[in-house]
This record gives sequence, structure tokens and C-alpha cells, in this order.
Amino acid sequence: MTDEEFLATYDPHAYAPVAVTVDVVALTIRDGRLCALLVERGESPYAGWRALPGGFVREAETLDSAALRELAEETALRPGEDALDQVHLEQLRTYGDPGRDPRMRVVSVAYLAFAPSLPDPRAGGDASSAFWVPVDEIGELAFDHTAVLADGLDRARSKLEYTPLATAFLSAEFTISELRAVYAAVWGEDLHAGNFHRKVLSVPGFVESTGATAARGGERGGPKARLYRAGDARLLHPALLRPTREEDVR
Amino acid sequence: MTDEEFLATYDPHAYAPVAVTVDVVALTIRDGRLCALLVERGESPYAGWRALPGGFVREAETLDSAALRELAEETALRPGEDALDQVHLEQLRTYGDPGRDPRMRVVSVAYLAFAPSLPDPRAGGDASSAFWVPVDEIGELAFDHTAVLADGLDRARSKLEYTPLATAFLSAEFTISELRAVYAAVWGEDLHAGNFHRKVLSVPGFVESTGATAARGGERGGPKARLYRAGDARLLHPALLRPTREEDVR
DNA sequence: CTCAGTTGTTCTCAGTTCGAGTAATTCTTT
DNA sequence: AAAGAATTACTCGAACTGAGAACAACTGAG
Repeated sequence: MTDEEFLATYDPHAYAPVAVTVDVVALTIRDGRLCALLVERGESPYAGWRALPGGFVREAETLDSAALRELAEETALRPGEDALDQVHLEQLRTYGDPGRDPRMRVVSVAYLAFAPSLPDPRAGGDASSAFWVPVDEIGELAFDHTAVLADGLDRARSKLEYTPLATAFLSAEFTISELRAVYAAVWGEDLHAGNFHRKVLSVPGFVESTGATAARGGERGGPKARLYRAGDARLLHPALLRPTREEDVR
Repeated sequence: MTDEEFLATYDPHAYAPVAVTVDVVALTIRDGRLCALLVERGESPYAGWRALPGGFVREAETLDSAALRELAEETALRPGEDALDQVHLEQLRTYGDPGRDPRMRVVSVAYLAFAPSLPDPRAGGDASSAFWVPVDEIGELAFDHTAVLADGLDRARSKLEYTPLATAFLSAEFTISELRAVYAAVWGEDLHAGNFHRKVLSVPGFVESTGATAARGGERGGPKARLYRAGDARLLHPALLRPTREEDVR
């Protein structure tokens, strides 16, 4: 930026005011289905519509901590609790079209959160209006949040391919089948159990064995599975690629 | 966002003012080296330092058009010119730590641009202070731009793997060798010519033949190469993966 | 308790892709 | 004319892939 331009706005009243907010696409898996956290708006504009949780960035906080704070407020979890510390949070994209909020210019930094199954905000007794909704049952959202959610889902689906983030949907110890269920829920397609097993164990640093086995077998039978925890890899080599679909190539 | 919070700032004077800017990591390849566009700052803070080109987002423009405008201003290219229309522009990440600019809270939306070799801004006779610098000769930059540039390079290097964006560094018609030179420059390592040739032609929609051949052979000999143009693929299946490096797996 | 069905895990097998090397051909420079 | 370089094609063994099968361990129903 040139300084002439900067000085023109050094007096904050000289330019049209801009508000900076964060919105969070928080994803979790409940009952084998990929769900997003939504809130219901009480006031105009878009009163009665559903929207992504979010809010204003405060004066002394970073964008990351603003997103984490908003997530904590809506899920009624307090910072420092285990469940919240396990959440993976990353910046998604920034949305700033003029007119995306009818009241004033709002630039919104969207975040993507992957969480292990969290308690239902309603069950906490808190007066929160947030709830988890399966992503395939979400209709139109307020503002441009429909597009933000779609971008978040795209990002989540492709991040599972080349990073170990699927483990962020699970608790500290998990079985290979639970991991496969995460991939199936996020990608929306079943995976070959044998091949998945082989590939996960062949990727260095993806998972490491705890030596223990699960307390019981599957819901409807089967042997007790071995337990694993997340390894130290930050990238998967080789990647777990989705079955190639013609339509995304174009 | 809750409306109580929104209303608290509906009066723009109630909260601390925030400025929204765009910064552009513009990359091109000159003489076989990956270069970034930098400007030299004339005024405090960081007077005399180099920085990424950027500036304020105006009242009625989108973030994308603000980035394109800043790029056009610094490269002295006018919108509508072919060279500028060929530029690939995508959002990179947003940086908003309090204190990243000592004067006030500045939230900066960074963009990544891939450009075919553009004319030297200085040669245009314009009084612009922008110039292309090979990325391995760039030292410390102003503000947090060193980190922004590093993020942009990371993104560029990985996008080459699974998207056809390498063609954005080339003019409309190119040879496979020129394409290989792009990969070599961005990744900083040589590629096996035969294998690269085979892989590029085997990816559906990556390149399509024009039927013509180059006017002359390589700089220091060799046959005339066949010419190709970019195909209609938006993703590469299978991807062109970099040689696996241990250090990025961690 | 028994049995049928489900699940975790390991193998096999054929097709594909990969990296590395070789080679023929064509062109530029000296 | 000779030397060197670049484009393109081909070969080979290693590695990886998807699909299927095998087998043992376990569950819930009857």
C-alpha cells in the first residue's frame, strides 16, 4: 500500500467504516453423519433464518482467537476444557463483497473447525440457540453463508485426502474402522475396508498403535479392533485419494 | 454474529476503527527463475524496506477487484490488456494480528497471482517503484510480508501438483519443455524430461495439441518442439507429485 | 447355547503408475 | 562437418491400486 493512500484513512472518519467479523464452519460427526453448527437469527436482517455462528473481532484479539472464542460461546464450552482444546481450527477464506450485509460493509474472515463429537448445545441447559444439523439437510442460510459452508465442505473433503485431519473428528484413541467411518461420512461414499486398512497403516506417521484393543467388537458383531492414536505426520505420503470423479475434473 | 454485538458497532465511532487492505503476492518466471513483485516503501513505518504491493479496499469494490486493481497499478498494465487478463488471481489468506501495522488495526486480505512474464515496470517509463525479484534473493520484508510471501510460495508449489495452474505462467501456446521449466523453477528442482512428458500427456485435459510446432529448436540445439495450449481440466488426475521430501511430513 | 450374520484383518491377483535409464532423431552452435 | 543438446519414444523392474476372497472373532436373535 502506498502511504498517501494510508494517510488518507489515518483519520478513521475520512473513509466509510468497515466492520470485521469471523464466521465459523464447525463440523463434527454425529451418528455417522457429517453435521455443521448453525444458529438461528433472532433479528433483522434475515430474522428467523439459520446462519453460521460468528461475531465481531475485538480490539486486542487475533483473528484466530476471535474464531475460537465464537466457537466456545456457541457450543457453551469453556476454553481450557479438553473438548475445546482438541478442536482443529484453520482459516478458510475471507468474504467481503459490498452488499453481503445490507447494513454496512462487513468483511468476514471465515474459519473451518473440525471437532470430535461435542455435546448438544441445547442439552447444556444454556439458552443458546445453536444446534448441529446434518449437512445434507441444510437449506438456504442467511447472508452468503450458503456459499461459505460449501467452501468449507470442499476444503474439508480435500484436506482428508492429504492431511491426517480425519483424526480431529475422533477422540484420542480410535479404531481403523472409526477412522474409515469419518472418511465415509465426509466424502459421502463407502470405502473398501481392506484397502483402507492397508493404506492407513502404510502411510508413515498417520496412526500409531497403542497396543490395546477396543473393549468390544462392532455394533452388530465382529472381533475387537485394535486401537490407534494420531501419529506425528502433518501430510500424508502417499495421500488417500478419493475415487476419481469425472465431474470435478471438468 | 449476534445482533446485540452488531448493534454495538452499528455506530462506526463506537468501536476502534479497522482498516481493510489487500496485499498481492504476484509471481512470474523470468529467465528461468521464480520472481515476486515487490515495491520499495518511501515512508515510515518501514521506510526504505521492501514490501508486497497492496492498498486499501475501496468502498464499492470487491476484494478480488481491489487486488486486481492494485496489481494493475503496480505493474503499470491497464485493465483490458491481454497480459493482465491472463493473470490468475486467487485469495491466499487473511492477516489481522493486532500490532502487525504499528499505526492502527489493519486487516489485510492477501492474494496470490500467477502471471506470464510481464514487462519490467521500470521499463514502462512510469515512475513506479515496483520490480521483480527472484524469490531466493528476497530478504526481510516490511510488516509481516515475509510470512505472507512464504505462505504464497507454499500455496503455489502445492497448487502445481494438482491443478493445471502452471500454464498461467506461460503464454497461450507453449511446449512441454517450457511447462517443465515452470515446474522446475517453482519447485526448485530438476525433473526427468521423459517422465514429465509422459505424465503431462497422460493427464486428461491438462494440455491439448495445437498441431503446430515451435518456430525453432531449443536455445542450444534440439528439434522443434510441438506446441500445446491449456486444456479444460481444473484438476489434475492423476496429480504431478513432487519428489517426496521427508521434512515436509514431519 | 447355538447359529447366522457382521466385522476386523490379512492375502492374493491383475492392472496401472512410477522412477530411472536408454536410444533415435533433429536441430543449433562452433 | 562435428559436437553437443533437446524432444520424444521406449523399456524395465518396483511400487501402488482396486476388487475380491479368506478367515477368525465377535454380536445379537432365537
